[in-house]
Amino acid sequence: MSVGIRHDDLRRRNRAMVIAAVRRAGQPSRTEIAATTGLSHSTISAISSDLIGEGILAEGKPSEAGALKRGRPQVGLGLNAEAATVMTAVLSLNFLSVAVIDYAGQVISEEQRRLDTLTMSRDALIGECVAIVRRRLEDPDIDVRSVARVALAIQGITDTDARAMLWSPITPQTDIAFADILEAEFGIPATVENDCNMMAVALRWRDPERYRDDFIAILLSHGIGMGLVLKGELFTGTHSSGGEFGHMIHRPGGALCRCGRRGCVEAYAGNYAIWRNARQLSEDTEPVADVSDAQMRALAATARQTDGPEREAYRRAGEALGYGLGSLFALIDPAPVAMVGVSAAAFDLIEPALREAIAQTAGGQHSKSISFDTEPNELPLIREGCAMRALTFVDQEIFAPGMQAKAGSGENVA
Amino acid sequence: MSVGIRHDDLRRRNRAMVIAAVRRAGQPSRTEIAATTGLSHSTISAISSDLIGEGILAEGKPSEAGALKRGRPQVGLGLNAEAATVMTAVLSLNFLSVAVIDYAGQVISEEQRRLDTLTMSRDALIGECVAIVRRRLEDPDIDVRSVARVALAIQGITDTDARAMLWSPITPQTDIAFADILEAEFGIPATVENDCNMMAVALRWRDPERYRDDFIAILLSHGIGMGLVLKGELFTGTHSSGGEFGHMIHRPGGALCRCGRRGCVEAYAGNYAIWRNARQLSEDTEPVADVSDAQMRALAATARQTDGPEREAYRRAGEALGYGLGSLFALIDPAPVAMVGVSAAAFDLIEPALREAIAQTAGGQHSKSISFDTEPNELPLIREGCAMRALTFVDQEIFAPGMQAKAGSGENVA
DNA sequence: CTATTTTTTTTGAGGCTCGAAAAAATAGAG
DNA sequence: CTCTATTTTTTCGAGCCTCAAAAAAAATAG
Repeated sequence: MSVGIRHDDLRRRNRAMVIAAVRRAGQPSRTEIAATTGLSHSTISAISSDLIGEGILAEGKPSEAGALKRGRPQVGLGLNAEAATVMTAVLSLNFLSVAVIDYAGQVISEEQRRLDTLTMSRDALIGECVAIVRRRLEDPDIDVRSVARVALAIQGITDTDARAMLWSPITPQTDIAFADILEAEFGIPATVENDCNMMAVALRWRDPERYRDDFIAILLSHGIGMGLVLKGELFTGTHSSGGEFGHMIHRPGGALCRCGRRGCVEAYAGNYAIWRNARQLSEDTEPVADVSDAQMRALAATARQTDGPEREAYRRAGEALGYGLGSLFALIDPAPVAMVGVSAAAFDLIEPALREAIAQTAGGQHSKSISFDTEPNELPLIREGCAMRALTFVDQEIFAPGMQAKAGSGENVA
Repeated sequence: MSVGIRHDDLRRRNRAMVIAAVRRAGQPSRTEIAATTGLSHSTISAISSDLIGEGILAEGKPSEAGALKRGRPQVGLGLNAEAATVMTAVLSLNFLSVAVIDYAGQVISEEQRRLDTLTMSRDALIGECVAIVRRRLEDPDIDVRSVARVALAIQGITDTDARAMLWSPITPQTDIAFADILEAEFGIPATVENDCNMMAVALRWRDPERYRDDFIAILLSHGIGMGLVLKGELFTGTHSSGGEFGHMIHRPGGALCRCGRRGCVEAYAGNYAIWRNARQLSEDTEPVADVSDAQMRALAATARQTDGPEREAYRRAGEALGYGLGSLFALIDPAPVAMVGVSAAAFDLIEPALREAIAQTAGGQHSKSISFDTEPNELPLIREGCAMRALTFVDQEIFAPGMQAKAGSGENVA
């Protein structure tokens, strides 16, 4: 059972709530914070005064508001950009990118790098990650001591504790405890996140109107991934990052999937599957390692022009996605969907078959109300989500500490 | 965002925690409660003294412990059976059953009744439910004013607010707001729950060792239902009771399901589907309305004796369940499973094909670690879960009130 | 320059939890 | 039968926290 609430937890939680309110609203006044948190003005006044004293929040310039109202003008509270920094790293197929971000969310240093993830040794892969982080930390613009958290997003399956990559399509290596490795190397708390989960986090920050409490982010790329937010919380499996939508079974014993099994949704809707079908190859054909984005765009263009095997390939992808979503909707009820990745740009080719399939399923009852949005570029989303995740960690753990850790936070504050 | 914690919430939550600890442990001493809740002895002493004063808890007889230890003997705290009562109602195919249960969980009055749910009018169905509740309330053993909550479990889909039955296989009627109806009629707060969810709740109370934070209860009956507990919480859809495992798609365009669609898991594994396959009827054959438990048992007996169409029917059921579970495990990771209902008694016929199918899916990685338990009789489970749910409501809302409601609770206390 | 309006801070009261100490209740030893 | 050791439970004072109300601050309108 959940543990009792101690008296000191109260302040801790309410501090965290104030920080969260400021991060969400940007430059809210104390009065606005009181309204959104439901706490009294006196409490907000006390807490924000503490936070300003600790260098976590800072009062904004009064001119910004420019409100022409009568009465004492509101003074906006913002996050003190110098309170801390976080680091994000995104590891995807043949690509590694790292950024340092200040407490207010601005990028202050970044680096990107191509590598051959599929053939690299375990040590080389880990080495590259450690090295790129080290180089950023050595950037003269960066105060190493201010870096409070590293978040690494990986295409593939991570564990629930966000400590390790368990399996990934981008490398034959498995079970790499990146979090432990980075912490040991740099002494900075680290987590390992699933890329699609970070997409979902980012969507929520980008468009909280549309992506609020329940929505689905689906990555249509070489593989098929999913990030799921239910009841306002990121949904993960019980042991792993979970949400392996791409490996739900579409047709028992069907097309060969990259994972070695048969009939997965991905084996019909992943880039390699669309490619395979467009080439009219057998469903037993071993999936190719990579299809470039340019090739996929060319494929989509052909499909739009002529009613040939290319169009049929997209139709089958839509069907698999539709039945998969239908089964998913049987479990969680329909929700807004964001289609992300290169094949999202070909969603016009996918949607008709997808909707037709979904109408055949339990989710189809509300078929019309299911809305799709597309975003062809996944990388910025993943990076953004990663940044927000890391910053949120800092908010909660460093600046609203459970017990001690006050010392550490004090040091990090400029 | 979630709202700030007010100062008075603290006591309220900790009261609720103490009540929950007592309900879980049965007769814990104050010291034990302090240990499980993490609160200090002084706090527990203060809260339990309040609760005893309010007639919610009662000190147990010191003899019961019989501890031969030195020192002041622990005095067990138990729930005061007379503090309140709740009512459970279970509406399933052709069957309605109601019970009144005291605050400690003992049944004090009950009634069961056969009806023809499939052909009854809307008014008749509602009327029967209201009438059976009324008769129990008129039982001289029952103090009407003590009844604090009614929980109605229904086979079918309910809404997230637990106010209404949206759809059910047991009746052609839809969207019946039972909660509103019962509240208007009797002035007692009511909720409408999904039967399989209640099974899951009951399993958790019955065997918290095995069914703790993550597990699945699957009803193998005329239809296929599921109750899912994830991270210690009952999992429901975003709009409805959700978890319609039986209507995940096993084979696109496949066998005709009772829901009118094709290829659902249920269309292979529901009683009517097993029956249809055992009879070697076409997959397009309209599902029969009901197959008696006796008929199903006979079918299973035949399947065990001869390798004929009956055995094949169970094999196909296992295959559908296996692929369905595999897809589910792709989303939530594997967890212990309880198979409940008449076909759970035939699980020996189902299991081999089920395991074989699951091994073909993403969930199959941990195929060995997936364990199945069977319970052929669903009704007692549903009733038990319903009772615990209603009692938990009373615990939280009446005896650890948010704001006011103190008056109401005072009245109910004997 | 004063009255009005709105935001923010201050102040005092009331609650809550906690640790330490005291009280209560028993078993075992002599 | 008394005394001591032991364990559980209650009591008490200290320290925080939140809240409502009042006061202060800072601007506009007239």
